[in-house]
Amino acid sequence: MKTLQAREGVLARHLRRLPLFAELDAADLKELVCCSMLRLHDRDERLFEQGSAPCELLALVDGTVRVVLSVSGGEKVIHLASAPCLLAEVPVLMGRPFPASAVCNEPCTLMAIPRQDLRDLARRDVDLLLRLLGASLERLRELTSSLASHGQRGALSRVASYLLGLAGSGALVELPAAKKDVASYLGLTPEAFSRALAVLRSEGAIEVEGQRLRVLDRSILARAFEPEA
Amino acid sequence: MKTLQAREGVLARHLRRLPLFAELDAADLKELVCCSMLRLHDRDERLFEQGSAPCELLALVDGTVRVVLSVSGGEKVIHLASAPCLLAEVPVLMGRPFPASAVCNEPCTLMAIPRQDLRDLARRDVDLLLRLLGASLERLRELTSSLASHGQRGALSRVASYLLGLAGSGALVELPAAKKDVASYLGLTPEAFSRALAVLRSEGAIEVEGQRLRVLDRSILARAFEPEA
DNA sequence: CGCGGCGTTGACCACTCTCAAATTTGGTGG
DNA sequence: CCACCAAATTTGAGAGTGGTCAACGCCGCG
Repeated sequence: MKTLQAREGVLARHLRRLPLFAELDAADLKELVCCSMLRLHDRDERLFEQGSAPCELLALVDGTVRVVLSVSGGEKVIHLASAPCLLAEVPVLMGRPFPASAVCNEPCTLMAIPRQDLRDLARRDVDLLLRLLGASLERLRELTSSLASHGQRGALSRVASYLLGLAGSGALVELPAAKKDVASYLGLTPEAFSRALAVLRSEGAIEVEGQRLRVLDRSILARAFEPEA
Repeated sequence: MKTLQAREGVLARHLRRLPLFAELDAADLKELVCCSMLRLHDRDERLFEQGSAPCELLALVDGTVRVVLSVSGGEKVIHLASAPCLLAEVPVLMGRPFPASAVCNEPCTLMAIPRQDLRDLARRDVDLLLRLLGASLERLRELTSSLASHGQRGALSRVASYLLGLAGSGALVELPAAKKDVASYLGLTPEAFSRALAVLRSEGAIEVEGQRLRVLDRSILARAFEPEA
């Protein structure tokens, strides 16, 4: 972990890229920025621990982070975060223990905002609180859909649907983490994930090249997603 | 569905039992109450639908409700709510579509509060918003732990841990829904759930009598929960 | 250059799901 | 109050899937 020097303007620009702060008063923004720090974290460095109390809000400026839950005999990935985004906004604001831990997937640039400053601002700005509730709702939606897909269907189906989601309208997909972590996120063992990719590859649906893949035939993916008819 | 007549005092008392409204100003409370209605819903009646827009906040005054997600080929239970509690507070306040549907497990008494009134109140009362964020955080915590347990371990383990959680310090447990719905909540088929209970019964860990059960030996449940050593 | 972790593949197996049928429960209508 | 029907629950048997264990190649890092 290394602390960087950065001008206020740079920090402010980073915050502006986040929906939560995009429409903030210039004065309020400046206040947030003036006490914040920019840091560089190494791969596999842990940003916060499940159960510990938050003391600052972390904004992921560059890099990707995995959010994991400690379970008997290992860790389960419940979220893969890519910059730019905030980490654990709600627990930090409420001062409640982190429900999960966060680990860098690669060298990451983070901005740390003292909890007190965020709290003061939130007490003043109802719209900010409402946006926070919105963000919380998004997270809830994400988790429920994740929960729904876990119980359901085979590994192939989950992998296919995940790839379709990642691809969006394009054809090139970059996995947001190592395969073993994506596997965990999907509720699979690395072996099962690898096998699922192998099947899709053998059917001509995708090409795989390390963490990058290309969607060759959406219809095959869609069919794997809905093996019922 | 039948609308009931009720005095303001009765309605106010119902709201006071909810953490969200427990410390509300008497004046604000009265305002909420005056436009609200008390209703009786039948078993299997649907309170709201996944994807539709909320128009009122529902407070479950009596009975139990299951919150389900529509998935290909059926429904998955993601939450079992028992009175007294609120349903979908955050989506209602934000005016966003419901992320899931709600169905009565039995005849239920509900109180319906117009969305506009809640919204007006929330804009005025920062503490109410903060309590809402807290509630949202609780829900998040619940979903994540649910998610973590789903991928993990065998059916026995999940059932045992669920029963221990329900039992708390006591020995008598009442399932908050029909077994098939509890099974779905735990990510199991009804058959698998039934078998798990049968095993625990044959080991002398529990007694089963319809929806009521008694914990005879916590240590056996705890051992089933952690088959590793 | 060598070590260690990741990714892949194969073999095996425990587990849960599926399908089917018997039994019980609960509710309805006569 | 009783008979009946539908749904829930239980039990059984079997098939399929993903987990586990093990071995191997590869890449990145020290």
